[in-house]
Amino acid sequence: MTPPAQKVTPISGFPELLPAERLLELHFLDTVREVFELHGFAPLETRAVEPVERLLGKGGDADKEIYGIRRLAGEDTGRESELGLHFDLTVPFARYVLENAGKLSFPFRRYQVQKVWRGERPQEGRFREFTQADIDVVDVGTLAPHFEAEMPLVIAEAFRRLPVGEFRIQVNNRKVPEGFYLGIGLTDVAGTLRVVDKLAKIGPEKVAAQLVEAGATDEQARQCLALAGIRSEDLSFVDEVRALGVEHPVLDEGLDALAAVIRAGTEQAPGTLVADLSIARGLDYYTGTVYETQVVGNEEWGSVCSGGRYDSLASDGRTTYPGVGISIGLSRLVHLLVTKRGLTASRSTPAAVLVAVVDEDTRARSVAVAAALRARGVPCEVAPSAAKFGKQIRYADRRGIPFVWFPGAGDDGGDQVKDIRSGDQVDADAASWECPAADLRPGVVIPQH
RNA sequence: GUGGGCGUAGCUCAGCUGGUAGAGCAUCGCGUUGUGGUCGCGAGGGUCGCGGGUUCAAGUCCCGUCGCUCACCCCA
Repeated sequence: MTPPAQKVTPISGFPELLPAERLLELHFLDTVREVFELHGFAPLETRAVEPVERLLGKGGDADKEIYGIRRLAGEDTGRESELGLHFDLTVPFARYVLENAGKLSFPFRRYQVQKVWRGERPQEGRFREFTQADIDVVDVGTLAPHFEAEMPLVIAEAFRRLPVGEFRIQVNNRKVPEGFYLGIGLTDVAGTLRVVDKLAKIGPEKVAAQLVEAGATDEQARQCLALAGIRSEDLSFVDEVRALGVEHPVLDEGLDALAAVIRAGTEQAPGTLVADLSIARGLDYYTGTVYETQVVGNEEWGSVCSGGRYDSLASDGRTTYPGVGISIGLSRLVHLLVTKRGLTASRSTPAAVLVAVVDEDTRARSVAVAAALRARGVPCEVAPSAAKFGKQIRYADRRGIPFVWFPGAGDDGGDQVKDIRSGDQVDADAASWECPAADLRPGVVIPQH
């Protein structure tokens, strides 16, 4: 019996890709993973769920975005669900470190690529289920500041290998605005940061108005805006902040730390790191350096990679494990590159060769050819039916498979292989044929405009 | 969570003041009895999101509901 027709609809915020898009995403994943491993980050995966209380209070407003889970058939105890899906990879990692501290060697560096879930309202490039690619370093008691410079530089290396175009990693240190605000007499640091953070979106006038509304004086609001307006690719931001004439020990601390990160950037990857004193975002647990990454020319996409330093996320009460990490929003990045820049994979299947079938009686010969090709690392598939060759070629064409193999097509009864893009067809032997390296795996197609 | 927009073929959409549902693209077939892409001809495919109401008659008007989407919030 055919079941009654039922409407299937996508679920908002839970994107699913077509094969070509997924191949593109896998290319990104492979590249990112390779770079992470080149830098010695150990692979790690944590469970999808954490006790809700461990998730709560870690991400500010993220609290209300946590998905709780329970068994549908479980007894209704009337209690709140005890498990929730993680909303990032840092909080679970911190827990993992505590749990396995005795078995890990510090400083411990790991990478982690997993789905995360946030119950926010979906929008272009904002999902409820998405993949993050995260690197972190944690140490016991204290964490050397040079790691704060290393994180964004690893990301920069990964991005340079990917077709993301020009990008900018913006760096700030929360102690800078914190010390600055305290220095001018504003005690609501978090609230002030939140308002100032909207600067790029709502403009200086509205930010000033909201600051005053929140209790700041006109002069304090003006000072906040002056600080937030400072950005530089070199160390000149330090003097610019000093010129504002505000004194506070926390401010000094922040400026020193930020200067160290920017200095490392100018030395190792000129042009990729920018000190931007308006950057304040990140989850609540960040205590110092924070990062955000924008694709140049598409700043409206928001950050595609961010993170920061956290000093007390992992603590068992006696020992704390400070860390610093940064996370690529892979789903957002790939989705935006696909929909806004037309990026795609060169084909919708890994197969580089379609082995034609002359007739069903000789399918075994085609299967043998495929086996020989696979043995030498050439991804291929055998035609599904012994249809007319025109149809078999079209089968390959529709999928972007570049080569069609014709068993027994040669004058001497040997095989031939056809490059269906050029139409060239030549004698070939499955035991020795060399697939052009560029065609072996699906590539990335970047439309020119 | 708050507010706006939109739900018609696989996709993008048209469908006026209510009158028995259309196009392009895609798919499949044939032209082309074993080498694709072009072209020509043809075919299949729709409970008009769902439920209720008004009406002789609803894709069209009204109410509700669900979904998608955009913005706010927040964030990758």
